[in-house]
Amino acid sequence: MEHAGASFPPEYVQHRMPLTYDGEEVQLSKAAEEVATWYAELPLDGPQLGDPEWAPTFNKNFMTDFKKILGKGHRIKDFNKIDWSGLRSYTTSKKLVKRSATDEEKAEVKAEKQATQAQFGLALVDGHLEKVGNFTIELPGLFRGRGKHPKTGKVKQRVLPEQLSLNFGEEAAVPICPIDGHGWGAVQHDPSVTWLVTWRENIMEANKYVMLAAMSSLKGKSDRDKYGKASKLKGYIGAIRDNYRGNLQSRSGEERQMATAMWLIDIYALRVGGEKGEDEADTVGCCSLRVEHFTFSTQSETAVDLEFLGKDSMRFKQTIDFANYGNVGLKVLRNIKDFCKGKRKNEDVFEFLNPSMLNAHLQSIMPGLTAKVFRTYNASETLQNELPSAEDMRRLQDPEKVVAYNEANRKVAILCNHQKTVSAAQQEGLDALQGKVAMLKKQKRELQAMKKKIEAGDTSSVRTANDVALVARAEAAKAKAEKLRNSAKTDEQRIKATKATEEWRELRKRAAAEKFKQAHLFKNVPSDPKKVQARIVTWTEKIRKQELTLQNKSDNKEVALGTSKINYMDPRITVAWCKRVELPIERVFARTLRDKFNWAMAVPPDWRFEAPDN
DNA sequence: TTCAAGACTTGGAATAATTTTT
DNA sequence: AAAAATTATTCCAAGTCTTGAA
Repeated sequence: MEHAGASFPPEYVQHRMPLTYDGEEVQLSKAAEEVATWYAELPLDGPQLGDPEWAPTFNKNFMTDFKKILGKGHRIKDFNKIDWSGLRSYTTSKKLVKRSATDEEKAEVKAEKQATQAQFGLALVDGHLEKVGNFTIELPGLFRGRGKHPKTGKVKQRVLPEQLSLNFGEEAAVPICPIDGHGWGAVQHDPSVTWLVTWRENIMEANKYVMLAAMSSLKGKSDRDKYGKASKLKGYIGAIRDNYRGNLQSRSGEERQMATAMWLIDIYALRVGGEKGEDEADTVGCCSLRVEHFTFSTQSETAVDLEFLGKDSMRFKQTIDFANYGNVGLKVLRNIKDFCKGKRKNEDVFEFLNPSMLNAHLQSIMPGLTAKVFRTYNASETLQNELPSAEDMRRLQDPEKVVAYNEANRKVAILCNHQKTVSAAQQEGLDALQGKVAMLKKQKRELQAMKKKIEAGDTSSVRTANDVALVARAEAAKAKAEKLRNSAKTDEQRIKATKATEEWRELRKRAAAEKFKQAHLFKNVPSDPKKVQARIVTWTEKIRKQELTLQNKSDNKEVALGTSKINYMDPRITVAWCKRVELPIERVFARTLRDKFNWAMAVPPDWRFEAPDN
């Protein structure tokens, strides 16, 4: 294996803006300024500072590390005496400047990026040129662990070439370190690992790696093996289910716990749930579930709430009605109740289990089988079962086929609990749409009243459309903003121009809202009620359409389809289906996915996700 | 034989690019 | 033509599982 080593992020450039402390401006050293600037760049309503419960931890961790960088005896001691507003306005204005970059400037950045890609983005592996994935060493910054991470806010240090280990083939030439005056930490020749470069990050003391890209043949091969294993599980699943169903009433407590855990992993697609340390966020999976995560309902004998924070602190929250799973379900329920009985709420439900035991058990049934294979298998199986037949897709348009595909994809995403949080902008858009629907309905009622009035010959109280004064004002503001933008030379002028642009856009938005308010009105009162009737029909159709999109958006706002597409669903199921229903693959797999799954593109239309014959 | 370190996959958020709508 | 919406890509944290050291 031959490669160019790693690319490093640019060195920090000092801006010399002071930090206000206890009412006075303080000049910071270059290193301290860099750290302070990271803090100032954080959005106040973001997941770090916007969380009133955990922001104090962030600030405390930040301050501890910040003080270390300031040095002993520095006058800045108390976080609460720091006034960030000055530095913050500097960072926001810097963002504005960046946003106002000209096309030439953008092109320049792009060209630079491409040059780096050309230098570091390729590796020669066994005589083949392969793409490298993350060839740039991670940027320093403030650690942003997810959820209630005890180390959130700590300073993640800049990685120097001396901290890197590089891995090459025996015969490969070792590249020269790209940073003057520095050299590589270590060079090794280990063909048993796939990484090109590694280093240790200072927060969790975890190893980080530069590896080949997803589209490389090496990653492709291991991806193919993963789905091969999942399809092999399909051949064993009947026996495995018989096995754990049988063991639900075993005399051995360990066996009963194993069987119960297996049911949760198989039916609810839980992760196996390894042990976590004190210095990590408190999240769980199957083996680490605690009594407090189950709530036994007082309403129903068989319904139980299961709620916990899983990977990435994503909430799993479902009411499981075990009666829906027949006799097996009731046995599982009895076991769970039994395992929880007499324990404190923070005790483990499955105290006899851990992931290695569970995986060892699985390996004894099928070689190579581990808990995560169940997620891959169930995801792929679900996709295959949920995708509609070619017959049902006949004479549908491509967009409708895509909707059908996404529908199946969504079932998988829900099974795997793949979620996304609704951004403020997204929620705003949703609220706006809701407002729009309400407005359309109000307008329809007014049109109906208008029709009656015209039919009765009483048009005196019928409203007509009039010009919106705001429209002209918005136009004028736009002209002014464009003039500013074109004449802007200094950063200050650029910021002013960007602000002026934002102002006129706001004005135009208001103007559009005003116009929309009277979109249903006529310029002159029509004498023929049929004209009004026609508009009522139009409005009815508009309302129906908007309500449908609102419903769709609202239903899907928290479901992330991408994760299952990238990691869980055998791509050959998708490729074969696309061939059967005559949908171009690029409608469901974007460029990078087609590259990543290039090994799957040639399957025949009748390919099925099945257990191998032998 | 145990268990922590190491290696690799999976994951959502942030950001960039593209498409659709106005 | 520009803004909004949508989709794709990048980033790096956080899981799982295997391996290797004691």
